[in-house]
Parts: sequence; structure tokens; C-alpha cells
Amino acid sequence: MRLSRYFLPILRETPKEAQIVSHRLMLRAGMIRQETAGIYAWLPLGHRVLTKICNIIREEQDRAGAVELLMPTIQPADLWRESGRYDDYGKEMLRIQDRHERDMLFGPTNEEMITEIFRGSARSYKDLPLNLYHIQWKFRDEVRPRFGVMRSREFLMKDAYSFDLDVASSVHSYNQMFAAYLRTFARLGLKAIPMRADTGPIGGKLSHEFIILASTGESEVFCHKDFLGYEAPPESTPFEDRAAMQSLFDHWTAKYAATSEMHDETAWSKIPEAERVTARGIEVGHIFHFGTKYSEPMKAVVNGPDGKEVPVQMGSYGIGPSRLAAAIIEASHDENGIIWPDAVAPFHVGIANLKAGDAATDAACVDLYAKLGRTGLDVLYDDRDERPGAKFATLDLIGLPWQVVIGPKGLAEGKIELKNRRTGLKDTLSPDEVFNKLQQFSQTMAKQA
RNA sequence: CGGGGCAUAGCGCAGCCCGGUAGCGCAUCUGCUUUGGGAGCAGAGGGUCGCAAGUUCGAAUCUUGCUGCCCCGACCA
Repeated sequence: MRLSRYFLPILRETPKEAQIVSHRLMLRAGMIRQETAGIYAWLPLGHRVLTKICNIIREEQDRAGAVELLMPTIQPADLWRESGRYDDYGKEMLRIQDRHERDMLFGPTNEEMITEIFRGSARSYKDLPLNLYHIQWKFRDEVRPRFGVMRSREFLMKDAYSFDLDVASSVHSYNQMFAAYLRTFARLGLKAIPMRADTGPIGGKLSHEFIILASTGESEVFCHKDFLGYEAPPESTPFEDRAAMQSLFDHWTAKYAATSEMHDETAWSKIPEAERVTARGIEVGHIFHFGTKYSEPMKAVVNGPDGKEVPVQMGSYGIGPSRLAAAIIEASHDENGIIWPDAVAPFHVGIANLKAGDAATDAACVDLYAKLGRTGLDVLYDDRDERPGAKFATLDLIGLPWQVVIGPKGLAEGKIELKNRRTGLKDTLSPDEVFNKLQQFSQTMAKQA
């Protein structure tokens, strides 16, 4: 993409309403624009990041055996009257009426609807296990939206719902999602720690929150230091192997980890001081096993092998991609701007043309831009007629992993510069050497996916 | 939902106390000179001063009502 033809409304000054670093940087980098309280438009750069996050989530959901569909944002109230949550949910639910004065709502979550879809078609235990997910906009009319897309009213959520015949297989479904989440967050460049969670209004017994550590996190968290060294499950994880999934789960939940709501001072005090980690955290995922909470009232039943009808065992599994975009920035930035992990960077490489209009410089830029494009890398070519300083500042702000700096001075000696945004290390190389290094990077990226 | 604050050009702000028809920096546009870490000079464009009433010869400024947004707390992917 040529920057001169892109839409990247960078702000030099920080809008005063933005308090936390991710909000400030997202606004300054032209990723989002607030339309009203807690509701944001995703501008091109932000949209690219959001799309990449969603695609990684999607790949890992699919790998774990979940199946994608898409449910609507608007739901009929009657569905929620069946589960009893129409009255329970309170003012967080945005309630609306259509022209026939039928009660509708903008979905804050989809347990009722997925249960309705399931019961409409599934009749037999042979239809199980089943895990359906979608990535769709949700609306929760928060009393006080804040922190940009971190706590917005409208937000994107991946929500998966599992259906099983009995508790044991339902726990296996839970474990599969547990492992999928660990992989997902690791691929997003995040260190996420699962913590036992309160089940809240969704209900159920078994529940974990996935928390990433960030100094600006909203809640205080407590965990054993061993978590910091745990490796996410590999691509070869045997998702169908019940015993293997259970031991993976057991391994990840053996040590102490809790948010402040679930914190147990007695258990905590038994851990040696040197092994305790107290930090701030951001919740980026939440999974629940809630049994028959919805299947029973909503009559989502199947015939078992014995011919008897049984309500299915269910669980739900949520990740907020829009919140993740902000959370990643909270966990990865410096004073100059964002530092994107490779996998979610809106572009992998930024080429700064230090003297647009200079024939030799233009030619060198265009040549590298075209060649890199053919490797499959996403390249942003800053071909604007701006001063070098402005281009460096822009590239640092938007946080692309690699910066290629091409100017007449270096070119006179056949050299251009390759800078790594994260380390800040700069290499002065020939254009071919830069191309080879980035091609290598491209191949490494492809392997990680 | 309780408490507090703000609303003037795309962004950041001044002007308001003490009424006289709007200004600064950045950004934008034009020209020239510049070009390796947010350039200089010259010129230009852009504002129903959140909305509505009221007071007044005259309201960004005073009064009242409304709306929006932000912050702090309790609650949440």
C-alpha cells in the first residue's frame, strides 16, 4: 500500500479524553475514531489489525474442532424470555422495538440464540459433540464506557458454544477450548495466564479468565511465577485425545493464579514469597462450563443411546478481538508508539522514501516495494513528500515490525537501512541483503501460522 | 447509578470574571527555499462559539433549561 493513497489520519497531539496508553496510541495512529460514547469506527489501520486478530482466533478455533457460523446482532426478546434472562439482564441490554412494536434487543451474547439453533436441528447423541462459534458485534450498554475500545459498549466478540451428551465429554470440550485459547494468545504475541473465575450472570461452575499482564491492567492479579515460563501448547496438540487434554489442563491449573475477586489470602500465603507474582492484568478471554442452564429451560434435548431424552451439557467461550487490539498495545509499546507483534501488525514492513521525487530514490523504493509484495508480506510504502523526521515518527508511531529507510545519501554508496522497531537495531545493507532478510522473515512467519 | 468537570476551526487551547460581533499553536491549501529524527519564509482557506429560551441597543461572555462528552467510584468480554 502506498501511504499517499491510504487513509491514515495521524494525530500529532493526544486528544484529551484518552487516558490510557492504548487509547491514546490508537487515536494518534489513526486506528479508531469515536462516534459516540463507547462506540468506535475502525479506520483502515485498525481494521487491518482487527482482521488479523480475528483470523488467528478463527484458525485456532477451527484447529480445536469448532465450526464457524454467523448469528445476527438483533435478537427477538421472546428467546430471552425463555431462559429468564430478559428480566435478569437489566439495563446493560439495549432493548428496541420494531415497527410492529415487537420487543427486540441488540445481542450482548448469544447463548439463547445458539441454543435455539441447536434444538431446531439436533435430535440425537450422534449429532454430538458440537462446538459452534461466530465472531460478531455485541452491545452492552455499559454504565460507564471508557479506555477506548478496551471497555466500549459495542465490541467485537468471538463466542463459541459447546454441546455434549454428558458432563465428562463437556469437560473435554472445555479443555479443548482452554488449549485453543492458550495457543491463540501465544500466537498474538501475548502471555496469557488462565485464572479461576467467578461465573457471573452467564452461570455455571467451571470457569476461567485469561489474563494478560500489563502494568496498566484494570485488575490486580496474583499468580505463581512458574506461569511466566510456561510454553503454549504446540501446533501438534492432540485435541481429540481426552487424557492428553485433561493433563494439559491440569498442568496449567495446578499452580495458584487468581484475580482479586477470587483471591484466597490463605492459599497465597502458603506460597514462598520468592515464587509469588503480583501484577496488573487485562482480561482477554473467559470460558464457562454451565451444564444445562440453558438447555433445560429451552428444551435443547437429544435422544441418548438408550432412547431417552436428555438436555445437552453446554459451555461458552469468549474472546474480545476489539479489546485484544488495545490489550496488545498495552503490553507492547514504548514512548514513540506501538510495537506490533509480527502476527498482528497491520503491515510487516514500512518503506520510508526519504526524498520522494528524487529519481534514484524513487526507483529503489518502488523496486523493493514490488519485490517484497511478491513474498506475501504486507508492505506500507511511505511515498509522501514529507521530511525524513516526519516519516520516522510516523513509522515508529504505527509500530510496523520492520522499517526500511531509503535515501539518496545511502544509495550513493549502494546502501539502505533496515531497522527493527522492537529492538531499535539498525543495519546498513544493500537492497538485496535487505530483501533477503525480509524474505527470510516472511518464511519464518509462514511457519508460525 | 452517586460525585465532579468540560463543551470556542480537524487536534490542543486562550478569550468569559469586567457584554461591543472571535484569536493562538499544530494541521490543511498555494508559492519559493529545503530534505537522514516531526523544516523556514510569504500568503490563503476554514468557526450557526453544543442546543434552546431569556436579559440587553448589543451575548462566546450574564441567567435558566436541555443535550453531549470526559474523569473518580460501584459493575462488566
